[in-house]
Amino acid sequence: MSTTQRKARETKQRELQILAAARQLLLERGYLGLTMDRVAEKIEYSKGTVYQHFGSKEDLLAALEVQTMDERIAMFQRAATFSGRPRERLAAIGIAEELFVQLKPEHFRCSQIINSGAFQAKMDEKTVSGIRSREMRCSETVEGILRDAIAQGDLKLPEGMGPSELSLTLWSLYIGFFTLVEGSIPFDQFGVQDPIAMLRRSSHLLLDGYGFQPLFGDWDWAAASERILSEVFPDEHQALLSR
Amino acid sequence: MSTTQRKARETKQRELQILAAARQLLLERGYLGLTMDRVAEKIEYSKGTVYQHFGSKEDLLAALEVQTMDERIAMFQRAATFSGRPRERLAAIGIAEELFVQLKPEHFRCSQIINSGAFQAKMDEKTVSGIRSREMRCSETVEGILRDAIAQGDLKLPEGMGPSELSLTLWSLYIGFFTLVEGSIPFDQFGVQDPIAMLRRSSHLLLDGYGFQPLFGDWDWAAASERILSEVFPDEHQALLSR
Amino acid sequence: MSTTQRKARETKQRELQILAAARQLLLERGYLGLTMDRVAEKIEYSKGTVYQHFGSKEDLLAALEVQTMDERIAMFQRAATFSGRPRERLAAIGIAEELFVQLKPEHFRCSQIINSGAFQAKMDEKTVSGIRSREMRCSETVEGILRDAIAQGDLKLPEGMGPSELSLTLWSLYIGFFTLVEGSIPFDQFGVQDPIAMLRRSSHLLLDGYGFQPLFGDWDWAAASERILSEVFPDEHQALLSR
Amino acid sequence: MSTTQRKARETKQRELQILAAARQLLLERGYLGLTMDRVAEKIEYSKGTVYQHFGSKEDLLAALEVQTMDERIAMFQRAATFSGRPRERLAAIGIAEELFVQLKPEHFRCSQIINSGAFQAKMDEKTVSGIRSREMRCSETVEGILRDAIAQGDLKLPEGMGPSELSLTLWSLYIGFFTLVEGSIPFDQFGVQDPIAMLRRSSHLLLDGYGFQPLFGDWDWAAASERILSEVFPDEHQALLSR
DNA sequence: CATGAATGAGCCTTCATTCAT
DNA sequence: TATGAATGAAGGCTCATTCAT
Repeated sequence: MSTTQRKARETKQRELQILAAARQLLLERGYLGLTMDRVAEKIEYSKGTVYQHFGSKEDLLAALEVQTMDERIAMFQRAATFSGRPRERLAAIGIAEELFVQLKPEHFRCSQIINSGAFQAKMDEKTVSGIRSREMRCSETVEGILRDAIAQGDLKLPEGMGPSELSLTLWSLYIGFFTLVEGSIPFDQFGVQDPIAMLRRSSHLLLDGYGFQPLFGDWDWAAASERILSEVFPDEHQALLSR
Repeated sequence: MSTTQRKARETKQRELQILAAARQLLLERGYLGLTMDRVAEKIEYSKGTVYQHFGSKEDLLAALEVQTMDERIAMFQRAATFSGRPRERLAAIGIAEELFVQLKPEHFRCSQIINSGAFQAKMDEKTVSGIRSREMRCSETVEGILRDAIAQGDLKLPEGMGPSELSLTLWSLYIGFFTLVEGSIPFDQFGVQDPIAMLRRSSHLLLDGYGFQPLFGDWDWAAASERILSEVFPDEHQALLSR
Repeated sequence: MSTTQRKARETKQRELQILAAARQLLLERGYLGLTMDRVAEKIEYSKGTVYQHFGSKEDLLAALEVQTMDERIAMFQRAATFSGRPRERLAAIGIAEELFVQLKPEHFRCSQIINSGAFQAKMDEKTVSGIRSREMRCSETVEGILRDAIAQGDLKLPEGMGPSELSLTLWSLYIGFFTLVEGSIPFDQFGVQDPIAMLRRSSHLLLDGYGFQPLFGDWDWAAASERILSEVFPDEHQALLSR
Repeated sequence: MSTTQRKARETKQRELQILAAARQLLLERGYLGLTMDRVAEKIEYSKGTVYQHFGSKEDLLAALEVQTMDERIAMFQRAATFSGRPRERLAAIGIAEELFVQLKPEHFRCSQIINSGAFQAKMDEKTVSGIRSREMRCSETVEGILRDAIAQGDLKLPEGMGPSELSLTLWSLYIGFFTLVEGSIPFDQFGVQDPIAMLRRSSHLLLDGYGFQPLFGDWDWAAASERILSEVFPDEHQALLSR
């Protein structure tokens, strides 16, 4: 019945509202500043209503993280479809993450807070594993590309080193980088005008270190990036430019 | 007067006790589990006494971070004294950080919690700048080495890129790496048996990417590491081995 | 009209369902565990529907008590019809109460909770008097028997003492007894294997104390009890045996 | 030190205040009307202070029950010291309970609420066993007297019946009686002007039924009661008269 | 009639901070 | 200087009840 459908839509809508309000509060006022009362106030509904959607503050936080991971996964999967040499597809993933963090810094920041372990977050096992499995899907997307690269002879990993290791290394670099960027580190005072360019160069040089073909100097990476942006993330690119 | 001295010593001693108790609580029970009552109970003094040393919970947290940075600075400065080629001295810094995080994981973890921005930590400006300046000293130690490398011709940075950028890149990699390690990421399930070895290789390959001499393949880095450990961090090395 | 009748029947049916659900919740989870949400969930109807039958939680509790009293009254009235000497008919009432509490312990327990005064139950006057009048009918049934006994010369009460007093005394004994039994008192640890036998003996000896004829030792009370069970409560007896 | 002593005294004093306030609220407004806020308001201290004495609402309720049982035990033990024949000492226990309930009806009522099982009271095991053991001490006091009676030949219980059974029977009668009295049963409307006299007569006739010597008719029980009141409970008796 | 989303008062509990002793 | 009782604001959460659909 259409009534039922409309109700379901409204419910979903309300949930999104709540998540948005919670995310903003988490961002602006921290974990302690995110209270159920304030969420209710922000969405202009009562506290009881919030609790009808999320049974506890923990639930709400977990839902926030799930939402973030789902958006990231969507970006990664689109990136992986880029048609080009594996290292280009990997670059596309990097660009996906760049865009994600730049367009939705709230997601990255909230994620960090939630994962900071600062509150002994007692999410139930099921919720945690839901999040873990999403993280896995991200890793696997990267590893799939690395395996393609190895299969095609573009990448030859050192003895005893698997694709996961390179994936984790890149993950480390990106996480660390955005932690600093979104933290209070004043990159410009360090003489870095364009942090994203720095990140791209760093990861390229790192991949060069691993001998991942084609090397940074052997390819027109500027053109590749342009293609990735225009072919895979046209809207996101646009959104970023028009800010 | 000797009485005065003794008092000062006792005061210092008490403060260290408080910091240790707070750090343990922060680590084991999270930000919310760190309460002034529990700190007082742990040190077997009253809450009032705690407040005589740290005027607020924020003060206490800030002091924790300052302590961490001071210990890191000490490690870094010792590392920088290593006599060898610049890239070796840089490797020494890397080893310093490894040792620091491995021997005192509490420091790293607490630091992350405090910096997670989860609590809109309202430290006063003075405290914040004290912490910032300590971070600067760490960066500067690294940058000094990089400048030496450039001066000696071991490193030639790309056009328009300063030493800070490489420093920040390395910092990103290390932060990201330890965030994952100290987080719940199961490295072994990713096929990585020795995460520290992975970190060393990654940073070496990154430096190779920048053409920092001597390259990873051109030098006996295993021997260099051994020398660093035995000459600069004999005690820490010993402590690590005997665990 | 038959439609009207069916509707009335359905309404009655629904009400019984609600009462049963409420009783179970009250029993298993206490007053605080009895919530309108849970009742609705249990009967698989919505909360609104529950409210259509019982205007408030108080109403529901009152209805529970009324139901209990009505069932007790029915049992008592059947007991009173037993043909025999007054003391036998009184014994029949005792047996009625035994059966009632044993077969429907929920009723007794819920009744106790409702009457415990634990919630300042603000039932309206009308409801309360409805319950009071039902209690009266129980007393009167007993008193009627006592008056018969006096009239027939089987009982001679002390100067200044009316039948009500003996009725209240018996009531006290039974209530107290079942309160202990249904409470956590471990009768077996007190060396009492068959509490019901203890209750029967106690009340008989009490009646003996009042000189109520025929005395405990002068009559075959075992046989009398058998007759009562088989003539007045054959079904209940059967139900009890087959457990 | 005297300071320490004074503090301890004040603490004790505060606890008694809290218990008194809680008891009054429980009595006047029921379980749901007893809130930590109201307790705090009543004693004119803050809620935090209440929590410094009783860690939870459950704790507070448990303490209330312990207090009640301790007062009852004290009364029972004094009663048991009465020098006279066992049945007189048993009568003294009965009088102790009468006085207790009459002088401190709050205790009886609160006890009933707490024990009503209306709230799935989740007291921890230790607390519960503390209360259980206190109940035991009351029973044992009665059973001791019964054993003395048997030893002296004043009481001869039927085959297979132990003193506990008689003790439980009396306990039932008293509990049931006071439940009715303290409930809303209008004894006067039942023609009972002096309920306590009714209780005494009932228990005497019950004991007569058991053949407990000296029988109700063979002894000057009015005089015995007088002696008990004046010798064992002079103050309580006085207090009762002057109301 | 049935539904169930929305409400919001109110409860229990925690904890940083103060201050009289 | 040490103590710890007292404070009270604030937070997470529940639930009886209402009412638009």
